[in-house]
Amino acid sequence: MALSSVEDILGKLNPVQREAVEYNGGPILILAGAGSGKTRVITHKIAYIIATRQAKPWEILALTFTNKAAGEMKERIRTLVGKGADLIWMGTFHSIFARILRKEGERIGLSRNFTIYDEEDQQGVIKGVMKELDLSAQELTPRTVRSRINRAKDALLGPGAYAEGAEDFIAQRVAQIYSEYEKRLQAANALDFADLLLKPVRMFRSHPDLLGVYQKQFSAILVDEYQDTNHAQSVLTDLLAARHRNICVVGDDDQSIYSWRGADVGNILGFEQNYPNCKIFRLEQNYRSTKTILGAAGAVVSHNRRRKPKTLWTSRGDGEVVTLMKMPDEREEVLGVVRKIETFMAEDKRQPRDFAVLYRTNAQSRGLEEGLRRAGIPYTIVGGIRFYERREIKDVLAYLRVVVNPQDDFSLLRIINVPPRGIGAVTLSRLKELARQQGLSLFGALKLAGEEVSILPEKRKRLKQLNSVLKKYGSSRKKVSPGELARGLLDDVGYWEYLEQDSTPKGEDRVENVKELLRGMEEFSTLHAEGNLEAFLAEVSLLTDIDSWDDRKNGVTMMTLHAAKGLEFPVVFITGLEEGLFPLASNLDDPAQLEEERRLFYVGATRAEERLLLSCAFRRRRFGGQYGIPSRFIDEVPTEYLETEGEDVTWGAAFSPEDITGTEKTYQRIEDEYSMGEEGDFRLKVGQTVHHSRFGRGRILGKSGFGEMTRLVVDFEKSGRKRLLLKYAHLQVLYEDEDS
DNA sequence: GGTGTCTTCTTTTTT
DNA sequence: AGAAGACACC
Repeated sequence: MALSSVEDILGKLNPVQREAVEYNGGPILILAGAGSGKTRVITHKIAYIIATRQAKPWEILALTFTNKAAGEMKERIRTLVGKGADLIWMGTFHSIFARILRKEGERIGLSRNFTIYDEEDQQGVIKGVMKELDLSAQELTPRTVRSRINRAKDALLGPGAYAEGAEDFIAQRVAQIYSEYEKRLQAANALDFADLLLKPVRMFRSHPDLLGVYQKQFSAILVDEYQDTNHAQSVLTDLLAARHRNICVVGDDDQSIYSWRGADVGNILGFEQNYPNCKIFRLEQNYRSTKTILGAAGAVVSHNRRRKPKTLWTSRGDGEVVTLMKMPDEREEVLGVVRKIETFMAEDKRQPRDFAVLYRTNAQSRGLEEGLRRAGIPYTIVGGIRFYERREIKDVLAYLRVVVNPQDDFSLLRIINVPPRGIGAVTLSRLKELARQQGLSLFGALKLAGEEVSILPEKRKRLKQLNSVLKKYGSSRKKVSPGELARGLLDDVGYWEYLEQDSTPKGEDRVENVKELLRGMEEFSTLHAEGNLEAFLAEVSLLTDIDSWDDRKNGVTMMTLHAAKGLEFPVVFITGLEEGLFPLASNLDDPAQLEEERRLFYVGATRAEERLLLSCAFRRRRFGGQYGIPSRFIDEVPTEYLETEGEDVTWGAAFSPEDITGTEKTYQRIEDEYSMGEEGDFRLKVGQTVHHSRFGRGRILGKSGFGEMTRLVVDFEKSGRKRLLLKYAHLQVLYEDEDS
């Protein structure tokens, strides 16, 4: 391959892009609007740095948010500078710092074979802690605890610091759980995602000599999607850049959509203050979309108050208007999308791969999937239930984790009775007790279980068997390939027979999935010569669904708006544009969150190159049936860009009496359900007759709380008294129909 | 200790 | 609507 000259590298850039690539005078902030050639600038900048010998490839640190983005960038750099590209430190924040931790973590008491817990594992540990500490999960779910802990970690707060700032009761409890959670992770030699960032910060701060080594090495640091960095990430890059001060961050505050995960737009907005001598480049020419699409997207996002004003422009033509499809219900919405796809394929010679159908929540993919399948249009779904999150896959991975890291109690717990070997709660508690007494991990206790008198002889035998299998593979793991090892292990424990017991399609899927996993492991070994089991597990736990999305496959792509960031398609549908769904109900009250929803719309709309279609349904079945009001974002699209198909539908007092089950008297449903919010509350007075989809008709006896947390006591005619949370009850107010 | 049924709870987005 | 947990029965 002929390598590019410096002029080749610069030649394909517009003046601003070129300036940004050539600039070599310290910190750089590149504000890159959607479709402005951001990736091109980063890749060309890196190529330029290498070609002009500002730095060696291995002195460059380039951080992204998905493996896919990193892989694609590496590929593009390779075409510019050749194989040197492979030596660049390029990857996601999490994978790069996991790698550094594996190498250096012993300094902070971390052994190389640590396990990475995903959020499900994390939540499992938290659940266990909460059970043991007997902190009721009523107003404090493991889920909220998890997110609080993660948020704390993202902000670099350990359990101690968090406890100090814990003012209210809930936070104090979280602090307690957090502290115990940390102990367990440490004992299990495990790290969660947030630890992969927090631990390196700690390590670098406590070992300046080590920090010095990396500071010296990374003479050029580049960060993609800087608007999505959290505090820990910005601290990390600041630490590493402190010596050379050669840091280049790229991002777009309008595309900040991960604040719920701890991302802080303040990082990009405050970069100038943080690096006062920084040079700012603005990429405002969009190469992707038509004027219409850009105008529509820009008009919507301009409703946000907290943003840097900017004007994206394009030399492209107006193109087609944005189409809005107003549909009576979600079924019709799906049919509408399908019909459009068929029309465009027939008339405009579009391929299935030209289309993306975007939605706010994964749950919406079901209906769409069904519609496309019926129409015989090939498709791929990105996201949803991810491969590595399937139960059977996690089971197998748990076995492998224990083999690699015997201290991993949580994983051992997962598989100790899978397949069933007669180990129930009693035996388990004896085993745990044994571990506690001896100060051992669960695996340590398992070794002794064969001689433990408090455990039933029969169980002892089974535990002994399990122990010997795990031991066998633990000692052979360095000699055989990951795939081979897994195959043997699964044979030995009888996992296949266990899966095959279930002969339903679902069970067959499971077998297929595990086979697929084994294939993946074998492929991994051929790809990475040094690919041992540790490496495989490490990689697998940091994989996301978008990473495995194959854009060469010719199918319609379905995914959430979040997953679509960074991608582009000729035709884009944004579906489910209804108040409460997009923007999502829980983000409706908080202006900051609402602005984030709006940015999400902006991100979705700017994925489109030629055509953008919006759709909303006036009735959407979100269990029980809720009615849709078109999203405010639709109103924010200037009418000159918009062409509407379909009509407004008012569902209301149009239900026939038969719709209400088991009532001998005729009642009429009123326009809406009073599932949440204040507006409906006034009708929900004590004494009011209401209808519940399951319990039928009843009378309100009592009411407490307010807003979403309103609790009701209802006396149902058929099923008696029930306590209900208004938020979930979906009650309908019944009025006596005078005419009957 | 396993299995089946009933009840309760959950619905955001994901490295 | 569907999953996970609780509970009861085997």
